[in-house]
Amino acid sequence: MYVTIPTDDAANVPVSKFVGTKPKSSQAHVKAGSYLYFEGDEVEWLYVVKSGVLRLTRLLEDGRRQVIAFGYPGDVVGFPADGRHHTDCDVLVDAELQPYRLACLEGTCSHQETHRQLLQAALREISGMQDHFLMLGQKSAIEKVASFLCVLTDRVGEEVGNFTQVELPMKRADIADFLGLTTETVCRTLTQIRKDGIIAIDNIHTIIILKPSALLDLSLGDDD
Amino acid sequence: MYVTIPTDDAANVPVSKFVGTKPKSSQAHVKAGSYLYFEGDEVEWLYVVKSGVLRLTRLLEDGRRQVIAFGYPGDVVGFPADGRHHTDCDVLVDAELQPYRLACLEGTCSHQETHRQLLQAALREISGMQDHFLMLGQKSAIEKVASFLCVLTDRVGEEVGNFTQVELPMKRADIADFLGLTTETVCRTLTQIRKDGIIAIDNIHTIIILKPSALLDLSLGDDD
DNA sequence: CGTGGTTTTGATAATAGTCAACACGAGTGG
DNA sequence: CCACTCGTGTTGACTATTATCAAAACCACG
Repeated sequence: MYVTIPTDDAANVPVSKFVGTKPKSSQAHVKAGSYLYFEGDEVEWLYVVKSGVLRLTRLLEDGRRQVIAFGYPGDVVGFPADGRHHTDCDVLVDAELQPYRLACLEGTCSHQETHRQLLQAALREISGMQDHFLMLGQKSAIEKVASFLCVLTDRVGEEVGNFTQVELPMKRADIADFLGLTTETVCRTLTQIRKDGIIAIDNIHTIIILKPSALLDLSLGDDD
Repeated sequence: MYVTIPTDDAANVPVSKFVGTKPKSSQAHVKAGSYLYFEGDEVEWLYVVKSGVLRLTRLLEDGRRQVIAFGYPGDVVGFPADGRHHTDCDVLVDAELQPYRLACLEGTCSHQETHRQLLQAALREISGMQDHFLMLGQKSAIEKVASFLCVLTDRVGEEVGNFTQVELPMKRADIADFLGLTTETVCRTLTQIRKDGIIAIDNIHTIIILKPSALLDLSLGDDD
């Protein structure tokens, strides 16, 4: 999952064609805390996330870390370059994965429709990353955090009473490294949005969206 | 072109397989200032850059702009998502392009080897963008500018006397919007690196790398 | 009920942005 | 050939945002 341009209209977010396309058989269950692969590993499989949440990270020698993406249901992870993984990938929330052989992406396996879908997923990945560039390069802290909440709300928000609720299974530090901020800034920004009455923080990992349109405005840099 | 992790060893940068693979026929010449496509256009062609420089940009409603990438020889531009372009693309330096039908990427054209190469280019694109995330999210202004110069030096540096020289055909504002900085910060940072004796600015668009290893150190956040 | 990791808040500092002035250079027309 | 102008680049002064460092609060877990 990347932070794309948030939208008011949850209906127009095209859920990946991969959601619910395959039978239960041959799915992999992975536990929170386990790693799927490391940077430099040879790529044998791509994974379509069916449930759970993954985390893709990349490290700099001096310890700085970028969270490249979170893998939510419908996302595909594991795209290789020159046959190797270029991120680490671990599991934040117990997940079910649908593995596909690398050959399926490359078109040298039997199932042509799978090849087509994996290719389309790769192209969507490029587009999503381009949107995320805009966010990393141009947006302020509050716009980043608001955008992040908007996108998560669209993707995995649950209706609870009159409001939409979002789980944040990752640590604040993960959000920070995803958005190019520090944990402290993420905290302060969440606090600010809470004090403005736009969200409520039910517990550390559960956010309730009180004013969706105000949050959207924040994410776009309107308001001020 | 994205800003990947710079490296001392220019030899290990894999030049795209596309450099020099096709006959002169069917190449397109495009003039500086012209546009190849706009965001939202339906995708018919992908282009392999043979010579010249392209610029891919994405706009926010309020006018903020992200330069997504510069298209240098060996790069492939025009990857679609849902059949449409998600950036604008214009020409900075007169360019020769090798167009390929979208069908070639999708594998529904005759030439299987072309399909394979375009797919590999898309996968390298994803990997390069991941590296660029690290840069946008984690690096300081001086690290960004130094990284940018390092990567350009590796890609298109020319030996002149004892030194390597790099052309910067784009405006300072383009560099700024590519790195997530302001023009002023790009200027000041270049000035600082120049005053440190690491580069010389021959003219606005021509940089001479006086101390490549010092520049590399800067780009990695060593030094300090 | 401690303990360790995480989150939050506060005080302060540093980095990068903003706004404004000036410099430079290419192209134009007197 | 020399002002003049316009777009771009550079520098300076100041401000704002975000990072850093430190302390306290919170929570999960043994």
